[in-house]
Amino acid sequence: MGRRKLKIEKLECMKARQAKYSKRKIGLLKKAKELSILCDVDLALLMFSPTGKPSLFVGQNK
Amino acid sequence: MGRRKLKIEKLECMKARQAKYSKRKIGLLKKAKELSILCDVDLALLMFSPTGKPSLFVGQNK
DNA sequence: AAGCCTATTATTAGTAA
DNA sequence: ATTACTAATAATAGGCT
Repeated sequence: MGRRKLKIEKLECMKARQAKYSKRKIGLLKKAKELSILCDVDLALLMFSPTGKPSLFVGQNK
Repeated sequence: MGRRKLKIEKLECMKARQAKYSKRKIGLLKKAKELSILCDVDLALLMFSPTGKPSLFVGQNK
């Protein structure tokens, strides 16, 4: 999706990696949350930004 | 996306939860893999199906 | 580095097998 | 539970700020 098709391979420019991460992280966290709610399942997602900052989502289903 | 907009709330029918999970799990795992490759980041995703079957993705970045 | 825009591609809701 | 179809919504690439 987007103006052009993007090849899934490591972005060589560090600035580009950081910018891409900040955009896609939002989408991934949203999708994880939606799945855990819709299907009422346990789910954990942990990731680190290119600069090492962590993001965590844990679906809280009992 | 899809024929109609779906409200993000727990699906009451167990069969529907299982069917929805089997579809969205694929998309979520794909997105997680793409992010880890594009941005060369460490990432872990663990989830359990409505019947308890686990799925795991770990981005192998050094 | 985070946020708006929008053309374009990607995901998926509903359905059937 | 998984696969295929496909109309329709959602995510996002590239650009600008």
